[in-house]
Amino acid sequence: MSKKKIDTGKKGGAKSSYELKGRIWVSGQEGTFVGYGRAVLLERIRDCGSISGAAKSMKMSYRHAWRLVDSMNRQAGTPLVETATGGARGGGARLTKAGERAIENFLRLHQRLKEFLREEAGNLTW
Amino acid sequence: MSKKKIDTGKKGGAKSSYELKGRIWVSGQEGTFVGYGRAVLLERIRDCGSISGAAKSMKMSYRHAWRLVDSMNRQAGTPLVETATGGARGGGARLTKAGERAIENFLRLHQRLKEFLREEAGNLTW
DNA sequence: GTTCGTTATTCCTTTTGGTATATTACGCTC
DNA sequence: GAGCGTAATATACCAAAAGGAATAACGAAC
Repeated sequence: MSKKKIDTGKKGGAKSSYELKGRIWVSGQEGTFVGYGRAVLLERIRDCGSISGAAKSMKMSYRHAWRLVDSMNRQAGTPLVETATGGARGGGARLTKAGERAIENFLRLHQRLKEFLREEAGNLTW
Repeated sequence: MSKKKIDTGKKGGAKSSYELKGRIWVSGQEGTFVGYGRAVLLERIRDCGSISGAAKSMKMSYRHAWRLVDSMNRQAGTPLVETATGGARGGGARLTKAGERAIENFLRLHQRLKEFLREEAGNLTW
């Protein structure tokens, strides 16, 4: 065990091969309500106009994307995504006001986390 | 979909059924180096004097605990846990100075994260 | 040299989270 | 009403992570 000597400059305090990582999410009645992946998915839905397009653009299966949307809609008091089936282009999905707000709110939070991690990483003597 | 109306007091800004959660970890060459679970495991090893005792106290399989220790030792420049096989009480494990420091450093970080989450949750209008 | 508790390691099974695929429903356009 | 692209949903499959159990190695105490 521990045969390898890998790292250098561990006590300089400046450079280290370690990295401080983290994630945050808003949890609701059934676990995660909004997290980074879900926020990005909402953005893609807004831009693509459909769940399937959004999923494809993220290399995510439609099934998975649909479940995430369903989970968010069920947990939000008011749906974040409105869908239409059938119709001109087969249907589609678009964000509600609440959906727009969710993106905005979460991404701001996510930004703050990034700042937090950057600051704390700077203090690390590791 | 979204048949249920669950929440009340969503715009009061004070009370909400949502909760802001998060986790952080220090990542190394092979993914996670130290996270909360690993830090607690180190504490238990320090207190129990063995990996098996620590695992049992956390209702974790020995196999899993051993792998975590192995992963930490391999990624740290200097091992965090020293083990002995055979001997008076069958062997055991104890923390190195680096192991003690790892606990201390990470738990301080973890504490800061908790403060961060508390503050940010307070700002949530969600 | 036997006993004992722990480390170290292997094999098998279960769980879990995802993809892939297929089917049905839908509603506008033509 | 036929065709289309999408939503909605079920089933099957796959792979990584974890658990459980079993085994060997070890070394002090007796």
